[in-house]
Amino acid sequence: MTHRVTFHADAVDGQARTGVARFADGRSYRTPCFMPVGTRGAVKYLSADDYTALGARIVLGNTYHLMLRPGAEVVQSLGGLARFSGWDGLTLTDSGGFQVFSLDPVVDDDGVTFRSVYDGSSHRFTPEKAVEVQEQLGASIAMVLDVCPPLPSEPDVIRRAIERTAAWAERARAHHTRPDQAQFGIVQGGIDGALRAESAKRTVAIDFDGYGIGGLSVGESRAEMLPALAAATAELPADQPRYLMGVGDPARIVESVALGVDQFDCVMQTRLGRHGTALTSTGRVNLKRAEFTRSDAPIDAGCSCSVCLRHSRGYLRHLFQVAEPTASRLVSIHNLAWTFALCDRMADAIAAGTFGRLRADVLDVWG
RNA sequence: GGGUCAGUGCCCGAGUGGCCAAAGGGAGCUGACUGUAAAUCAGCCGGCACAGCCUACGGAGGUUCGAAUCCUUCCUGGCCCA
Repeated sequence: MTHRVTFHADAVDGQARTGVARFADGRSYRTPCFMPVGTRGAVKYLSADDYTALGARIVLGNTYHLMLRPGAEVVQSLGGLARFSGWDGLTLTDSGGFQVFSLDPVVDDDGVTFRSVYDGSSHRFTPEKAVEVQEQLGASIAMVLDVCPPLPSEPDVIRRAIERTAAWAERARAHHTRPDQAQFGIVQGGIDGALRAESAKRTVAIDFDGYGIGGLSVGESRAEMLPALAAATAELPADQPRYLMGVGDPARIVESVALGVDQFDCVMQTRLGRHGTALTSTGRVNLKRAEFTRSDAPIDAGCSCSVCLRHSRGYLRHLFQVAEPTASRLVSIHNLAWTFALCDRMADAIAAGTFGRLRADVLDVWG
């Protein structure tokens, strides 16, 4: 079957790879790729101009949130998610599977029943409905509806999650019709390598355009996560993108790229930034700390983002002190820029065959 | 000048004889945040030689076993009457 996205590696270093994922229409994104999260049609505190200036290639949206507000038909009638949000780049919609984890809805074999976080109303969601809503939203990549259990969970819970996720994946694949939209399956399986491998094989057998690896960074340690991730990536086809869902701390990103992951999304960059914590070459820095009151230094001396070129820690600390929204905005921008730069450094290192050293350097600070 | 109400920790403010270092906010300090129910959440927040002691509820004095709470007086502010 012809895939709507194909991945071509330009360079490989161990299992780490850098390359291009290309859509049928010619649009593409380089990997490793970090995708900012714009749950409700906007990355919090930012606008499409900002993502463009930052060099983002793909921005996420969330099916559950957008179907409730403003409604998928509204987004569709306003041109689809990208046009609706004024964004010229690629988009990806998460299915609502993560909300199965975070909102604790009633789950049965056929689907899930959610309560709206906006007005409390009840909504029935099935794998087919998730496909239909996402076709209306019109993102470049649609994710299947999956079951994302928290960790730790009992083995039977994980087992049931991969069974349902697999069954739902088949239904979702069969229901998908939009030719200009890629569809990714999702691997589950907790931290059990065998279950991960099984889930990956079954998902690959359905033949998606790309593969998400979900249900990680939901409570387990990095040491528990990585073997499970390795078991999954080992089963995924080399010529299709691999997306580790929801993971964004530098240590896990680098370790995951080392295991062959191509792309990530995470709210951490923007949430931390919004709350005053910056990602830097020396680790996390809480800019609200009193010690920065008179600091003329930028967030990160080694960073060339627009915020670091212009603003001091002292200024940012002040903006947080007086609750100016610009504080949240600026540090969100920096954290995204910093993460994009990390992706560039990884790509360069893989191309140069020095990924191992970069990985060690990152783990030195973030491990 | 007379009357009346008020003065509480950095700020606002509750408390009106013991369970009061004193509710609750705010500010301040620190931490958390990983497919966003998150401009959110948690802890600390008089001092010290810290199971105790010291200082503290406008000042001073008094009543009482015991006072932020009662009495006297002074200071300061609001309002009312001259």
